[in-house]
Amino acid sequence: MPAMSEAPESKPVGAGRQLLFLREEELRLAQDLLFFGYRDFTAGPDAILAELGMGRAHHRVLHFVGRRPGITVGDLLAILGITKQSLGRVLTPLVEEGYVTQAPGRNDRRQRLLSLTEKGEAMERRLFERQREWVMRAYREAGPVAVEGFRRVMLGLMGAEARAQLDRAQPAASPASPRSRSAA
Amino acid sequence: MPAMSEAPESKPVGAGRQLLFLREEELRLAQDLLFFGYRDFTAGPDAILAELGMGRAHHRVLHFVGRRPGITVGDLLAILGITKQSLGRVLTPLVEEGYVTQAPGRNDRRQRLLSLTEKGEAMERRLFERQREWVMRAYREAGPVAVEGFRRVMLGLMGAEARAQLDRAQPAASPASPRSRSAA
DNA sequence: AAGAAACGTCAATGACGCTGACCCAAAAGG
DNA sequence: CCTTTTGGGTCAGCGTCATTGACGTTTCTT
Repeated sequence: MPAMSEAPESKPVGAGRQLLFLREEELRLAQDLLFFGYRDFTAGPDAILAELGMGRAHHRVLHFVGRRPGITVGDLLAILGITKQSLGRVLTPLVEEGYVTQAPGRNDRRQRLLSLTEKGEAMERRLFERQREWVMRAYREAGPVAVEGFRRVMLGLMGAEARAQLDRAQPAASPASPRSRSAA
Repeated sequence: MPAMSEAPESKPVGAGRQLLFLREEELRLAQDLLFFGYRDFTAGPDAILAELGMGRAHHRVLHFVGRRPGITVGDLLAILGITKQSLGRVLTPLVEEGYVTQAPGRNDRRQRLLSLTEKGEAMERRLFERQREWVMRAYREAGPVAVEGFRRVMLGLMGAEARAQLDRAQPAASPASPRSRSAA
């Protein structure tokens, strides 16, 4: 384990060992950062949601439906990576309370295409604004280069499958360039 | 920042509005990245833990106790940000099954100083190794500069309180340089 | 007409978090 | 010395989020 305390002052530890130690500490730091960072990242919306008797799962539905209006239930399930039953427990109330609408697909009438109502959009926006401030602060403090690095690492942290889902979740932004490899 | 082509349909959007849109998209992307990234980041350990009838909460305890051997229950509670009861439900079994030991504090005998047993260290290490590979891959793909940026943004995503907790959670590494600007 | 697909739903289970209410033992302080 | 505070534990009950398994319905496909 972390033998630490070893060589704060240039001891002849093997370079390999030292590197290994650094790597380990670096990676443990990454664990900490992700734990605390993700927790605090979600804290804002969570507070709002709690007041409304909703949870993080509701937010995710609002978020992804907002991002892809007209998404099918199946696609949403694939993106969220949860089961039909789990989604149902959260989606049904959202529909009943008028946050989300269901419309039969024009090609396939078995489908229930999901979209946000005005009320749903307002809710999503409120949650988004809270998180927006938080992320903006972090982005500003870190600077553009750091932000690009952050994106690259987070993308690497995602599985290949999630990366594909992300693309699907991207609203068809700029036609030609799905990637903005700028900034690097 | 990602200049992302022009306006898809050359509308006379004001520059300010365009910038606003870009920011919004950027921030929504951050939401996606954090959601997918964190999920997949935890997926590896989760799978191992599930086999052993444990969950993410157990991992966190093993992680932070491993990082600060001899930590008090109170400090652990502060770091995790959960209640005594919630911790108890996870800590008690870990002690009973021999992953964690409790020792009375030498100064204050009311305290139960927590440490990992050998079994606990082995378990933690196993979980760590799984996550290590995953993060290493992301770090390698992204490169050192990106890693440093990632750290800066994640740190910014943490609340001030969490940042203090992080410092407390840091084993007294290299005294002078809390940052290793070299990275990867 | 048969089968598969898209969606919904009932029922039970488990992990993880919370509040409230107590309890004990040890430390602190008048 | 005696009371209060603090560190820790525990019982009971609640809510969210996710799971599996088993059906049922409508609609598309072959």
